[in-house]
Amino acid sequence: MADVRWLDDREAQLWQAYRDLTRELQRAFDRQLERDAGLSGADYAILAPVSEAEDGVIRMRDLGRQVGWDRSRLSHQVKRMEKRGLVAREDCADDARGAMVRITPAGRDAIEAAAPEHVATVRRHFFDHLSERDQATLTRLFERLLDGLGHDT
Amino acid sequence: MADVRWLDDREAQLWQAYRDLTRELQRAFDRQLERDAGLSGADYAILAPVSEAEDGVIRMRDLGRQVGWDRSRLSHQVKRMEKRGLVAREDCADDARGAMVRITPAGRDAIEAAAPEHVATVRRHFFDHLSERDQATLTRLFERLLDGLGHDT
DNA sequence: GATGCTTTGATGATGCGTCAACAAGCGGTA
DNA sequence: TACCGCTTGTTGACGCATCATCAAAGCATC
Repeated sequence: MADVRWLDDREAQLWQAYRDLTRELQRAFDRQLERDAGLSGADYAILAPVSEAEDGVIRMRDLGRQVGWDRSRLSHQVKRMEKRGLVAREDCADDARGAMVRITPAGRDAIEAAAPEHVATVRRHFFDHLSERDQATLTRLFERLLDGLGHDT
Repeated sequence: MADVRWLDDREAQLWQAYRDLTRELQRAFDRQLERDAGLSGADYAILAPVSEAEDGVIRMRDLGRQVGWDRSRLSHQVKRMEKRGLVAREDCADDARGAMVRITPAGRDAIEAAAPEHVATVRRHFFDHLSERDQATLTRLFERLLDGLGHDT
């Protein structure tokens, strides 16, 4: 433990930039969604896949896998969204344990109001500053890092 | 609005990788800190700069700027940490509006317990997968994106 | 030194995220 | 059939993050 290899100046600079960037991007997207459609980032993260699912219905389990959330977080979020009328919960025909989430007309209105400006914001803050080559590089590096996170220690 | 330029497949792939990566890295760091020192990511974000400040004391305002948080978030966080004995709040001599945050011995113990394994985790999940050239590229791109976020729209 | 604007910080309300605990149904097997 | 382990989903508690609001002090100008 005494022989810790601390971050040197260049490493610290990258690490700082990474944290600042993720924090500020998150902040920018959350504000935009809230402003343009009264949605939180979490609302959008759920509404997007549900709206694209077959018939606007998807099983909780599959939704959770798609967005990478655990069951608890998803359950809480869907409960809050149901209370606001963005989605409805239904029983699952195939599996009595299951639960389905269906997007409501109000939910569809909300995501359709939010999506164009959201994509525009993603472009303005992210893609517009990156050449095709930059984008390819980032994809390669991000996926390499993600791959490393999988086989954990 | 009808002429939205949606993300194409390659862009969507990068965007997905970015969101997955930030989410999973966050999760990995939070778990490690909690496990090794009973600290949240927010605790660590505050303790690190406070412990490095002159005499282990820093003004709330300056701390807030250093970590990029707003006043409210910082105030709530410091309050919780004070209750747990990690930091102490003191009056500011120069400016009667101000408040100082001082790290306690318990706070110093906690960060010293957490830091080595935290840095090791950052290396294992991030730097170890990136060549010097990769790191330089990421620094350049991240800072370019951050720069774009500054001059906002 | 009174007035008005800005800075600094605290607070309550509300939504988000995680953990531990729980309940109910599935599937395989004795 | 009865049992067992696994999967699926919910809940309550608690800490985190943001917003709106407030109060107090600094500071410039008159």
